[in-house]
Parts: sequence; C-alpha cells; structure tokens
Amino acid sequence: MTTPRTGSPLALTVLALLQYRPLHPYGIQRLIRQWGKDKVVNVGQRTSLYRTIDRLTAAGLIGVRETERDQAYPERTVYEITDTGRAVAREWLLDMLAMPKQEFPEFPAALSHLLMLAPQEIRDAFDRRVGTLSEALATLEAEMSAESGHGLPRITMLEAEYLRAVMAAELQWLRSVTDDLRSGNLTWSAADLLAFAEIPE
Amino acid sequence: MTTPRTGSPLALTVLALLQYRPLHPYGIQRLIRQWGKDKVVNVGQRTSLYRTIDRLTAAGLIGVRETERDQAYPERTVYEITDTGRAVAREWLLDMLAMPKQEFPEFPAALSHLLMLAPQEIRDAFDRRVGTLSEALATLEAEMSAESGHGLPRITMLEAEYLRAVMAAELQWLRSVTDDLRSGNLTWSAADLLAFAEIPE
DNA sequence: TCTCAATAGTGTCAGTGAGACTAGTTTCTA
DNA sequence: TAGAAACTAGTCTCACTGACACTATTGAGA
Repeated sequence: MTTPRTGSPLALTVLALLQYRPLHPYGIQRLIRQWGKDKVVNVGQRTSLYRTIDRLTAAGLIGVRETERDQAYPERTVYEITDTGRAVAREWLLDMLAMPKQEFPEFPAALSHLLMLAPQEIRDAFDRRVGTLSEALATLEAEMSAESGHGLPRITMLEAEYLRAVMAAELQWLRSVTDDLRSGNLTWSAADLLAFAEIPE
Repeated sequence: MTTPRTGSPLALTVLALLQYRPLHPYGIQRLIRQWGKDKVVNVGQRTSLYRTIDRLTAAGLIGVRETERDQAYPERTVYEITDTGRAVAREWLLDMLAMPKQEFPEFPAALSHLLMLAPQEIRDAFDRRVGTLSEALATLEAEMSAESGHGLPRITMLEAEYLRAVMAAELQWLRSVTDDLRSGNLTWSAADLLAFAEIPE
C-alpha cells in the first residue's frame, strides 16, 4: 500500500488519463497514441504498461471498475482512479516539474569519447545525426502546426514546444561544431591527446 | 560470447578508459570522476559498474590482466581491453553519435499533463525549476572556464558544450513560458479543457 | 480465400538505479 | 589518544524499464 517513491512518466500518464474516465489497459494505450503522447512516454512496450497498472493497483492509486467481456476479445479489466491516486498524481507532477532530474542520455556520453575516432569519422557521424535530427524536427513542426490549425489550445502543446526547443538547440550546436571541424577551427594534436591522457594514479 | 546489442554509456566509458591502460574497477570509477565524466555517465551506482564489467568480460571485450593484493585492501582485479573490445567500442561510439536514440526524459512527460494543475501552481513549479537549472548552468560554465584556463583542448570539452547548449535552451524556453503565464499571454479555459477531453471511443 | 493488421494479454531476459550491508584503513579532531 | 568520519573495495537485493517473442481471436482487404 506504499506509494512508489517516484512517479515514472508512464505511471503519471496512466493516472492522468484515468482522471478523464475509467479505461482498460488497451484503451489507455490507444489514448496515449491518439493524443500524441507517445512522443513523451514509451508505450510501445506494453509489458511496462501492464506492470505499471499492477503497481498502481497494488498501491491503491487505481482500482478495478469492472471486468467486461465483449464476447469477441479477451477479457478487459476496466480501471478507475481513486482519490489517493488523484492526490498522488498531483504531487508527482509538481515534483517532476519543479525538480530537474539527473538523466544520462547517451549522446553526451558518446561525445566524451571522441578522441577514439579520426576527425573524418566524427564529421561523417555528425552529418548523419544532423540529417535524421532535422527530419525529426521538421516532422514535429508539421504536427504542431497541424494541431494548432485544428484549434487545439497552446497549453496542450507545451511538451511539443519544449521538444522543439531542445532539438533545435542540439541541431544548432551540431551544425556549429561540424562547421568548425570542416573549417579547421576545431583540431587537436597527438600532443594534446597525450597531455590529456596523463593519468594520475 | 555474443556482444551486447547496444552499448550503454557506462559500457562505452569502461572500454574507452581501458584503452589508456589496464585498471581495476575502483580505478575506473575514480578516473571517471577525475575526468569529470560523471556528468555524462552514472557511476554513482557501483552495482552497475561491476555488472557492466562482468558483461564485458563475458563478451570477450575485456579480460583479466592480473589479480593484485595490496595486503591492505580487498583483492583488486585488474582488467585490460581486448582487440575485439577496441573494435566494438569504435562501432558503438559511431552508432551512438550518428543515430539519435529515442529517450524519454521525464520533464516533457510531465509537461503534457499540466491541465491537472492550476495556473498558479504551474508558475511556482516552473520558477523553482528555473532556479535550480540556472544554478546548474552557472556551475557548468564555471567548470568549463576553469578547464579551458587549465589548458585543456576544446575537443575534451565538447560534451560540456553540448550540455550547456541544451540547458540554456531549456532555460530560455522555461523563461519565455513563465513570462507568458505571468503576462496572461498563455491562458486556457474550462471550455478548452472540455474540448480537449472529448475522448473518441 | 488467404494474409495482414488490430485487439488483448502474457512471459522471459537483459539492463539500470537506488540503496543497504560488510569490512578494513586512513585522516581529522575533540 | 580515542572516536568519528571518510575513503577503499566489493556484494546483495529489489524495483523498474526496454526489447522481444508468443498466444489467440477477429475483421478487412487483395
């Protein structure tokens, strides 16, 4: 009956959706996709969804509404949120908004080992990254203008705005670095390497 | 003997450090901290480090050099990288650089549920986030200028540059949103909420 | 008619993250 | 100088995530 220490994105989303109305797991998954929230929570792995639901149930944050049988599909358990669930969701949300969490995305980690590669290889890799990243940015912006054209208020698109801001920053940084690599503005020598590799024991 | 499908930041870092010289696990951990790489790989949890080392050993990417006994401390197993390890590290690195990975940080997920909160609560939460985030940015910039003053070449600070670019973008976005919230430029009504909540079944 | 996609759920494994626990050693300090 | 704190070095468990595969049924399209 203890509430999980930290609300994961998926757990928060489940609680949030159940505040609109009771749903069965598959319905939650569909709704996440329909509302485009699959950009910010990973619902591709249904295992996680079912496990999350189990945990939330065990913690008393959600409960079983009914078990319906559509005589066509497997049994579907419909869940609803509890009062505790409503309160906890608010707490989690406030916490996740106010306190930045140290996360460890893989790109900066990779960046810190560039010395393993030749300059040419780095350029090629960065070029490829710029390519896929700018495509993704274009897609995102298309979706955003489609949605706003559809009359959706801005408050429902803040997460997309944020993603756009961060992606744009990454792209801009990448482009400036590739420029510097190409122009010879960013070079390093074997001597640098050795100096850096002076390992204190 | 199969190489793990995907190289985690930590696994890559272990391989990278062992290219400079053989090390024991604790030495790896210290080196990560000394070189400031603990900003981009999570080495706080030593469990992961030991497990990663076991996996790399099982995969033949690293091997046991020797087992030394300093008669003071527990036994220390010293590992060294293998030729396969060197090759795999390069592959992983190129892959991680070139192909952006879909990751799911919690902040955008939280953003997508702002409708659960009152405008005032959102403002407060954002203000707190701006506070801690700008402190973190200041710290990072201080470290960067210290390092560059210390004569370290730019190539060794690219990950810090990247982090700074992304953090700055997040801060700028946050500030613009809080401004809009305060100025009344970003509002929403119960009607918006209902329209948004029209759930197709 | 056959295949494919969608519906709905289960299972297994690898890996990460947080934390506690053991146990010896050096260093600071009251 | 005794005791506290911090460092060295490693183990263990638990909770959670992510990837992938498997079972079954149904409806739609080629």
